[in-house]
Amino acid sequence: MTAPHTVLGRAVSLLRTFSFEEPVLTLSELSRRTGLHKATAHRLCRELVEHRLLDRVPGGYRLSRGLFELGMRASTERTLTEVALPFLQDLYERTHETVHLGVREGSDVVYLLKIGGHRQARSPSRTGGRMPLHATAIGKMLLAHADPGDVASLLTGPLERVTAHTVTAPGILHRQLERALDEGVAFEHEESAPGLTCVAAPVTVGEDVVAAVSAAGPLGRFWPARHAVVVRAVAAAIGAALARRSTP
Amino acid sequence: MTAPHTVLGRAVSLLRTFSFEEPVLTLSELSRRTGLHKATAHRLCRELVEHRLLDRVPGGYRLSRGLFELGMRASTERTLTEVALPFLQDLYERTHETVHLGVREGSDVVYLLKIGGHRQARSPSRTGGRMPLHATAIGKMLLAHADPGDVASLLTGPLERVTAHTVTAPGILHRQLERALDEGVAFEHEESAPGLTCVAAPVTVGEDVVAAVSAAGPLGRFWPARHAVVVRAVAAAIGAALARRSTP
DNA sequence: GCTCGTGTCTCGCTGAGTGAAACATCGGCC
DNA sequence: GGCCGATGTTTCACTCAGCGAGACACGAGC
Repeated sequence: MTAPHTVLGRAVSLLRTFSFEEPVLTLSELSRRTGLHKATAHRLCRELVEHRLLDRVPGGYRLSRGLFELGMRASTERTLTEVALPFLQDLYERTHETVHLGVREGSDVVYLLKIGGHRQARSPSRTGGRMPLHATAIGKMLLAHADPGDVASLLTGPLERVTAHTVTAPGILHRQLERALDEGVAFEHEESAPGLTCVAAPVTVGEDVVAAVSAAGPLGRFWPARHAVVVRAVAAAIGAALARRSTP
Repeated sequence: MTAPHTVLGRAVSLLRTFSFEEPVLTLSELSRRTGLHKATAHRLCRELVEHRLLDRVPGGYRLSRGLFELGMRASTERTLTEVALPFLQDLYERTHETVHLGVREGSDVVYLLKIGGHRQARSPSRTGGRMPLHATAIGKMLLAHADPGDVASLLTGPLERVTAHTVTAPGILHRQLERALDEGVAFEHEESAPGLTCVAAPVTVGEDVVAAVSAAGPLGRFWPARHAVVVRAVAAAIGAALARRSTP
């Protein structure tokens, strides 16, 4: 990572160095990855701890609960999440599989919500996490409704291969998107995680697709096509509820 | 708010000015509340937008999705949340009422998770939000297991009255805590919100109470005592699952 | 018209913040 | 034991990032 020449930038790049996979990082590690001088990283970390954005723990530093609280105050999609939750609960009760709510951010899905029960399949998605659009059902659904120009420029760039089954051929992907647009649901078969299948439907408010909903489960037990109708209905219901709320 | 004399501190106090109730703030409002000079606030906000911690929106600024993503990476309680979620789903399915998972932070509960369906009661709790310990069922349960010294010092200070029914008399509260310790559940009757009742049980790992679970519903429909057994069982199951995970 | 509140920009001054360097620990390893 | 490389911590003189007074532009509302 290239270190910016402003305090704020440095602090943010420190915070951004942490990830789901590496929640705890040592000072030297932080200094190395951000390119900051050890003394600088030390001073900044100490101050971030003071402000309760970082925690000092035995193995180094980690993002703190204060940051979690701050992040949850981000209103961007909070009304969306709050309106959608009851419907996602319904979806969960009907399927007892993992249920997602996601929005588009550039070439990624950002998951606003992920709920699941005891039998949930191993999947790389997490609330607040990201996945490439083209590798997930939700992503394809969002992409299908995206601006054609955006789609074109995304498909020309190289598409990351997440698993052996990830669709990286622009032609195939393009056909899948058209079909998704047609059917109102998108599918995914082991394209983001081995053994995982998924079906997604769009949440629309007026003309705009603001998010997408999905149900995911393990290959063998879970047959995406069988749940297409439910997922589509739930997504539609969320859209209706949102429209009702925004224009009372 | 008193403005600190460090860039980082100023930035953090800007971010902390936003709340659930006021998700969008104008620049002047921010400058006024933080005590920062308008020019300073402006510069900092611009930079925060650049780093995707703030969004520029028609009415002013608001916390952005980037901050949400960052906050969700905070690992502090993520394993707790992830382990607990399936059990909380069970609890929801059995009660179809609002379900909480909370931890203690000073004299507050911080809600790590709140799930609910269509019929959920109006309640001030939110995922990532706070409530005074003494005004909520979860809070009382956590307080009952807290260090006696902590409890004493909390009870001597003035106890905020959230609703007309909030217990602010140290004597009564103390008796409630003893009873909660005895029964393994704590109750709340319109003490955090009018018309809302709640029952909570502690999540214990070994000797430590790491969190508490609750089910809440509207007065009249929801009888906390009837759900005491379920809530206690769910909380115990979460504790067992956590213990299993931490010592494999 | 005037006025009040808002967001934006410039620019000279200064102290917050930098980073080299030295120091303190802690292991691991022969 | 002594050597080594890694980590975390502190000091200190230099300098540039950041500050804030002030000026400007815009829009809304009597």
